[in-house]
Amino acid sequence: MTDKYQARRAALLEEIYELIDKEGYEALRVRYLCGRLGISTGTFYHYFPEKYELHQLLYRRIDEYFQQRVQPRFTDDEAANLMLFAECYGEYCMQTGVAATRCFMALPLQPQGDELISDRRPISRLLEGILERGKSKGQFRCSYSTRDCARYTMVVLRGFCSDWAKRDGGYDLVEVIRRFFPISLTGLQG
Amino acid sequence: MTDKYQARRAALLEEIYELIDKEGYEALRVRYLCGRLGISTGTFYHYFPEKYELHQLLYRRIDEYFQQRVQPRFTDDEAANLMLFAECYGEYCMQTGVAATRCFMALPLQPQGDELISDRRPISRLLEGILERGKSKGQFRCSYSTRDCARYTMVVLRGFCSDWAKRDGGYDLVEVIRRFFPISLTGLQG
Amino acid sequence: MTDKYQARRAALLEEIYELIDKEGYEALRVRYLCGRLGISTGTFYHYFPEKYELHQLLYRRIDEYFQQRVQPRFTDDEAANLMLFAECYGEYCMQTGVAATRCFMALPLQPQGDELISDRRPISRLLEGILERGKSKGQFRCSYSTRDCARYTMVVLRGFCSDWAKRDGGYDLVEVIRRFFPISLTGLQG
Amino acid sequence: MTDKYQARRAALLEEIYELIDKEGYEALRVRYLCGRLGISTGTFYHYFPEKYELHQLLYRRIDEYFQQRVQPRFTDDEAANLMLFAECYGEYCMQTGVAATRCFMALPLQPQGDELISDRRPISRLLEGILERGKSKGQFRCSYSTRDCARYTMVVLRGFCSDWAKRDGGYDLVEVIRRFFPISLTGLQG
DNA sequence: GATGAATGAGAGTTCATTCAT
DNA sequence: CATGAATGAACTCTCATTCAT
Repeated sequence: MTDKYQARRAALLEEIYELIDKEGYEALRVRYLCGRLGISTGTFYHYFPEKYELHQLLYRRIDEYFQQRVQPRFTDDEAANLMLFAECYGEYCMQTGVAATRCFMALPLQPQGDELISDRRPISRLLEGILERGKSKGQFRCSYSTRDCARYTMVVLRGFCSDWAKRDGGYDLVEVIRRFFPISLTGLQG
Repeated sequence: MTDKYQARRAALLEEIYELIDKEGYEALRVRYLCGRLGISTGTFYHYFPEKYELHQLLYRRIDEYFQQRVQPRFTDDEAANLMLFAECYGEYCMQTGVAATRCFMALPLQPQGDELISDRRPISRLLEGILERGKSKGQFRCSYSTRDCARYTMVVLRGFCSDWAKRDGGYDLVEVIRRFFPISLTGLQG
Repeated sequence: MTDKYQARRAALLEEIYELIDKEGYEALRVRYLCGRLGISTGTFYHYFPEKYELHQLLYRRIDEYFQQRVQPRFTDDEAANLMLFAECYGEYCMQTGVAATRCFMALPLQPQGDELISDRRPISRLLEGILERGKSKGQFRCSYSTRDCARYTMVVLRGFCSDWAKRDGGYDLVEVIRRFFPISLTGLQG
Repeated sequence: MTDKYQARRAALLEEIYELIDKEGYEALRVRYLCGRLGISTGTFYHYFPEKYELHQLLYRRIDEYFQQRVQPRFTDDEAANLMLFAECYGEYCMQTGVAATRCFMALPLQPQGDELISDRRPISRLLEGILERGKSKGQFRCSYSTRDCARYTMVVLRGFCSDWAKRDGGYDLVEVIRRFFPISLTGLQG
């Protein structure tokens, strides 16, 4: 049954995320992973035909997180929404763990050049929505286009998260974002 | 003779930097490297006991670059100096190449937990100097401490460079920094 | 019920032959096979306890083909019969496909050393019948025994078919046999 | 030194041929091979970057054998030369062993479609030379072109050798060729 | 100083087969 | 009868590093 398959896959994935968190993606060897999961390599490949699939899923997950958990909390104040967006981005990284953050912040692009980091991903469109509405409400008055502002925001946020991962998660990322992201916010508000 | 040894090592290093630039650190196999260098693996290990040493040297290099090439160009205008700092950081990445940038922006932390990314590295002290003087000259009026401002600046700059590397160097990084860094500069000036 | 079992097995076999034809025996993975057949691996193993069984059946099939399709077309002219035999052998290979031909021409001997390539197989007895009658009718006057002539004929025919398979079926095998087998026929007629 | 490398490679190759003979090419696993050779897998790959190379070499070897050992024994009698050619082909197979013969008679073509079984290989040109001269001397009067005759001859010889390998080398191949090849010779002489 | 042959653990992945449901 | 999740030994090949020459 496909449902059963999907359920088992999802269950394994949860455990796998924890292990990626502890060990990192590249360092996580399939054999070791299977040992920790208590399954055979054959079973692993039954559910994840390629190791790389694990990596891809990290990207999809943040999209889901933002669509399901963050978006509903948006209000009419777009500056506040942007701040929430930033905080949640950090929160997600902290929940995901250092190693996984490192991996999905930093891993070289995949050969196929797929759309994983594309600006067209749901999370990017969410961000553009905030900025768009903010502009029309007069909350953001900087001269850059919505697209440019979104990209700048993502660049800065990824900068924060990378730093946090580089320093092995040795501080409270959300707090740092809450403290320093306003510098960027000021710039965006013009 | 130690001098001869050091000279040879430095000469090899120059060539190695170019290769890391082209191929990236991880993808650069020792055997291939030796082939391109026209030396045997034995000789390579004579000068660089571990491959990882090459990686460490990438960090030291940017310090030298900033001390020797950038600092002399500083003027009395600290905001201009900060802008120059940001542009040169991007310039350095573009010269260093995509793969090497990716590597030294993004690579997982060093096992030994050394001081490579430390805030005490020369490049950080250079940046703090700009901000320190800027504050006393009244050019930067934001409420954050010098250390905090420096760190925020580095976070943003690494964000820019990571993005560039993630997108395979598909645009002019210096131009993008020149265009968007002012958003952050505005925030820092308060 | 055994009859139902046999019927299903035969039906599956027909489809399997086509797939072996397209993909070859070795390259045909059980999982893929099952996918194409629309059955589960469990079901496959219910009907064919070992994959190797498929391979064995390829040999039995040519015997059936010659007994049911070729023999009825024999006439009184044994030289013509021999030519027909040769052409049909090629025709069978072309119908069976390159990969399957390769496989049943060339595959290493079966572990169990069974009688699959034995001179006692029906197809060999058919050939010997032609030569026997041809000798008594004075059509074949060469000095070799019937058994020897039959064996020589099979060697040559397998040579043709192997070559065709080696060249990936890049030419009309029947035409080539029709053109070149007479060289051998001449030798056999003495 | 390249000479040393080539010498070692050749020495290993000799041992490898014996093992291919015993075990066959496909069944000969690299690990097992290394175990028998007393070398590490790394060393194996140092000398033979791909396993497939072993297979390629089997083809080159027969070319060398014919050029160095057989050609010098040719005389003015081209029918005798053709007979010698056939016998030596069998002799080579017997020396090479059953499994290796099976392998190089029968293995499916390599993906790259290289020239291993090409009619342009030295051994083919040798054979064509015999037939060419035989024609001009009036020894071969059949109506087929030289190219066609050569190809027919190879088809027949490969038929003999395949049969021998299929029957696990259970008889004297050279003797069988000596006895039955004349049937084909008759056909070629027209 | 310089060489490069040798190492070997370890990588990701495959696939015929089993068996509880 | 039928399923398909589970198995795990086995596969080819990689590559940083060592060390006798």
